[in-house]
Amino acid sequence: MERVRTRFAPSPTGYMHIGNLRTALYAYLVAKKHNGDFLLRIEDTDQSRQVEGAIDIIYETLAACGLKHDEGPDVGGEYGPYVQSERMKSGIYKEYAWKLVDLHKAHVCFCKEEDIAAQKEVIEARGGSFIYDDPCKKLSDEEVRQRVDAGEEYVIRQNIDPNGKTSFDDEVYGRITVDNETLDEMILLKSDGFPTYNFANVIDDHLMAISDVVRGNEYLSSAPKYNLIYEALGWEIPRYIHCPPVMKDEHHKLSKRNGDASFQDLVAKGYLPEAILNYIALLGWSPAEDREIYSLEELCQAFDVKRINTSGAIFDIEKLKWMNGEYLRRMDPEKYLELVRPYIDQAVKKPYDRALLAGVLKERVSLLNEIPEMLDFIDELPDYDTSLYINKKMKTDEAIALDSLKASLEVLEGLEEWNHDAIYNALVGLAQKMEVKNGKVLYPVRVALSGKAFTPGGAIELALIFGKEETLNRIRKGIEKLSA
RNA sequence: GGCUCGGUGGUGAAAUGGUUAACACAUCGCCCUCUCAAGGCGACAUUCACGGGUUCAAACCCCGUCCGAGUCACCA
Repeated sequence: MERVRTRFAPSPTGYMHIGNLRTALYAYLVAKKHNGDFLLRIEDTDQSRQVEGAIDIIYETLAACGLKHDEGPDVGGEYGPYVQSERMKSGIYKEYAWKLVDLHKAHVCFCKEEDIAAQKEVIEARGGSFIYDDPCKKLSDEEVRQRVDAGEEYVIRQNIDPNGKTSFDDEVYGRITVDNETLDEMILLKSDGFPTYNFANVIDDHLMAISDVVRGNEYLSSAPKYNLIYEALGWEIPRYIHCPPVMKDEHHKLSKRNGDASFQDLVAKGYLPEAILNYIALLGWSPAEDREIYSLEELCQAFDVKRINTSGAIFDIEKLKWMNGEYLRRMDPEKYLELVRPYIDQAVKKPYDRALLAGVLKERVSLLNEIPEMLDFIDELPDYDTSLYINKKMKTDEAIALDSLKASLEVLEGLEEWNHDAIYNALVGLAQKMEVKNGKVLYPVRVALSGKAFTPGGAIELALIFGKEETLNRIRKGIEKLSA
């Protein structure tokens, strides 16, 4: 079997959206599964759509995801250049387009764009389907040569014999067959000399020895037209892997245009690149085994083109959030601390122990962005209502809480050592002595320490973080409030 | 409108002729618990868009219908 080579070929027109990233992932997985090459090619043949900085976003996204490309504009390779506008300088597209003209598989066309559009409008208004029958096809070689030499603007358009059918096998959709008469003759070379996507794609995929073309299924219906070019040039047709769309909802694809979340938006919200990648791998593909958490490396092993789905998958942010939480919970403590430190620092300015704070956060955070709000009571005790002390399940009310707080204060004040065990023994011991459930003592203390109904960490963890002085202060404050 | 592709629970999906249609997210209960989470347990599709047919047997095969998406650019 020949070497497996896949490519990710984005246009630098803005942010990287999730559907695009998933296509890149699948292309990467197909290559790596077979120890092949994954390359990056920039398709910038539409000069009017270039967006400043878009290429950097592509590099950054691939790097953040660990989708390392073996060849590309920034890393080089034997099949360069890897940017189509640069490839054009050597004249390859024009050369092949003219070669097709010589082979009578394409022709030169001088028609005005507006004229064709007008014709199309008329026919479609009547409800007919429009296939442009180009009068330029009948032009003699001499006339063509003359007009071209005279500097007249032209375009090179594919010739398609309307008789017969064209079919091909897609790895995920199976055999696709279309009647040639429904195929319109697409433009290969634009009047500005740039190739169209349709043409450049075929030329470059062949020249770069791409074995497997991985792309969205919006190309499924034009694939036969591409195949006609491969055949005309006597080139081998690559394997096709068309992927189903990633949807925003039942009716709409996910798109940057609609302001849907891009990869960088998700990262900014506190999602981990590994979790995002893992999640999108599962949109449109399912592993053979009953498992969902996969590292990129594991995905390379488990991935199988045959298990790619044919129908669109709706992007469910809730499930991504769950998965993100899974990644966070499974992370080793040191790594977690490192990751979470900036978020803690954002909310906590006082020098409380970051490792303790991180410890209390772990198991509770599913989105990094939630951290600052979870910690908003650490630096300053918020003003709170004493009704917080009322909790039916804990069997506490303001009066009980007051007693608990007073007793807790006393026992805590007498503590020589301030560590987890000491605090635990003091408070739980108190509950035992009073012959009540732990919650009756601990719940009020937690409220006094935080001023909040819900907190990461319990009373003991919080007391440990605050240290003796602040803990006692906050309990006194609670007693004061309850006594008022 | 033509062509191409698709249609299993709210979501991702498994199961491609054979017991009660996996699993996961979400939701709802219960348990655990100093809160919230996390964790544990359980509930949740009499049914696989619909209608026919083939078969002893169909979510899986065939036909038709409906619905949806893609495409029909000098955009990719």
